[in-house]
Formats: sequence, C-alpha cells, structure tokens
Amino acid sequence: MRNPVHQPHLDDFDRKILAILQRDNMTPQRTIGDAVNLSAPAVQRRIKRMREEGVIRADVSIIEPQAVGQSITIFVEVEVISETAEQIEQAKSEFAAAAEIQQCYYVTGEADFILVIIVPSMADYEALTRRLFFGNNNVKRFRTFVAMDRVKVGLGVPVG
Amino acid sequence: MRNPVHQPHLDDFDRKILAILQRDNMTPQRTIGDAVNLSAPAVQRRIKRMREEGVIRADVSIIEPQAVGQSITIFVEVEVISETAEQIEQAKSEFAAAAEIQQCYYVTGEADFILVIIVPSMADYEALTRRLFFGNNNVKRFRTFVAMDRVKVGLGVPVG
DNA sequence: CGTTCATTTGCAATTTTGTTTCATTGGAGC
DNA sequence: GCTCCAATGAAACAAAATTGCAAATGAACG
Repeated sequence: MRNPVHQPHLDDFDRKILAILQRDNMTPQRTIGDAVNLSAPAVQRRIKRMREEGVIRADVSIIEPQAVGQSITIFVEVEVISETAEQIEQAKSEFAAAAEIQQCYYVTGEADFILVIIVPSMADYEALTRRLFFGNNNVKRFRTFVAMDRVKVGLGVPVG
Repeated sequence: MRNPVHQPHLDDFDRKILAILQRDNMTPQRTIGDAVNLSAPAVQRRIKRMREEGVIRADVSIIEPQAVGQSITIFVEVEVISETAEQIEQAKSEFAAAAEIQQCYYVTGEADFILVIIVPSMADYEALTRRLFFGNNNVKRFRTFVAMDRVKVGLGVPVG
C-alpha cells in the first residue's frame, strides 16, 4: 500500500463501490457489479487498485465493546506543557501504543490531544490516568468525558 | 442481528478469532483456523454465531478520507440548553442523520455531546455549524478542535 | 464409574465467490 | 480513418465458504 494518497482519480463507479464496501465489505463482487452496472472482474480490479493506492486503508470487523467486556467509552482532552516537536512525537507514540486508546488526534484549540479510550471499568480508567497522565510530567492537565450513549459510531466518510 | 448483547460466552478461541478479524476480516478461515488451532468450518461457525449474537457488529472497509476529498477532521463539544429526554433524543437523531458527522457520543462532564466531523474544507464546516448549531436554538455553545494529525484511528477494542 | 445427552468438532462434498485469461470495445491522439 | 491504449465482459479456473454427517468431547446424572 502506497502511503501518501495524492489525488487518485476516483470515478463514479469507484465511489459507488466504496459506498457499498464501507457499509459491508463482505458483499460479493457480483452483487456489487449488479448494483453499479459493472462485471465482477471490473469491480474486483477497481477494489484491488484502490487498496494498492491506499484509498481503502483496511478491511475489518467491528466488534461490540460490551461483548468483550469493554463497556466504558471515555473522551479525554489532554493539554501538554511543552509543545516542542520532540515532545509531541513522544506523546504521539506513547498514546498510539496504548491498547486502551482507540483513537488519538493531535488538535488545535484549547487542547493538544483528544483521545477516545475504551476500558472495562472506571477503576481501569483511573489506573490508566495514573500511568498515562499523572505519570507523564509533560501533561499539564486533562479533562474527562464519559460516554453515556454511543449515538453514532463508525469510520464511514461521505463519498458521494 | 440481535440487538442487546446479553452475556455471550466467549471462549479463548472466540477472542483470538476476534483479534484477527478486527485487524483483517479478509483473512481466510483456513488461515484463522491454523492460527487458533481449529478447523475452517469450526472457525466459520463461531464467526457466524458471533455475528448473530451481535458481538461482531459489522464488516467494513476503512476508507482514507483524504482520498475521497474529505480532508479535515474536526471535534466538536456541544453544550445544550435544555436536557429533557425529548430534547436529547431530538438532538441525537439530528446528529446521527448528518452524513458529515462520523461519530456522535452523548457524554457527561462539561459538554453534552462530542462529535467527530469529516468535511472537505473549513468552508464546509462553517456551513455545517450554521445549519447544525446556530440553526438549533437548543445549542448553548460549542467548541471546535481541528485535527492536525490523525495519530491513531480505528474502532478496535482490546479482546485479550 | 459408566451412561446419556447435548454440543462441538473435523473431514469430505458441494456451492459460492474470487481470480485469471483473453478477445472485444471504445476512445484519444495522430 | 487508423493505431494505440486502457478498460471491459464472458468464460474458464482457482480458492474459499458452507453444508452434511459421523465421531469425539464433556457435563449431568444415576
């Protein structure tokens, strides 16, 4: 997979295929072909190309966290003290390495990082804060938001 | 798919299978079988069961937003004025319906909702704020964070 | 300790799906 | 109008998923 996504030319077929795949990537290519008016091989070639170009990043099963005992979703805004390139890179790799951190973004605004964390219990979250925030002397402060309802969860993007 | 996930008994096999699937759900069942020491049909039955139980929510392709011209990721904390059940439900369905809103959580803390938004440009975001926030008289205030780097993005959960 | 019953498994056969081959089509440029 | 190039569909082929079935496993009970 090529890493930088320059400006891959995606036509209408590609976009329709993507729309289907990001809803259900187990859809048979023949079915996709019927939906977009293309033969199965044509669909397959386009999918293969988009994978190689990095348009399609991954193909995954989405697991219900509750089913595996990870029932609490938490947002954290983290503000750091020093924002040198080195310190930021350090924080990024630390956050990226934590299994409990499902998503991590480096942002502008009143915080530096926003984290999405999944844990089995608040006790686990508390332990995590000790390890990740109190145990890191470049963290100035952090603010916690506990999710009561995961209203809409996904990684779908508008393609049309 | 059964909606409520009661207490599905997941054994070690199931968890190992899930770990593989949420990394790459195109892995052949035979390969999974080799990895977990089970025959392909056994793997397939377990996957089928976990789909029916709702342990596996969906199977999707992950698309690189930039590749489809959606290059800006934005976090928004939304605070509402009235938190009656009715008003909250109203807000939930409104946010859930917006294609630009990739994720929406109802949270405790200094905000009521946290949104993850994907748009092609800041102009689009500005238009969206007018429609969604300024055009909604139950929104007290909202705070915007623009993502400079998507350090870690996914929906994987710890299964081990 | 042995029997029974329900569940899960592996193997083999079948069906479905993915992949490759190859001749054809439809333009773009000359 | 001709050539070249890229993309396509039909058919053949390969690989994977799914099903049927008999055997193995394990727990409950006598």
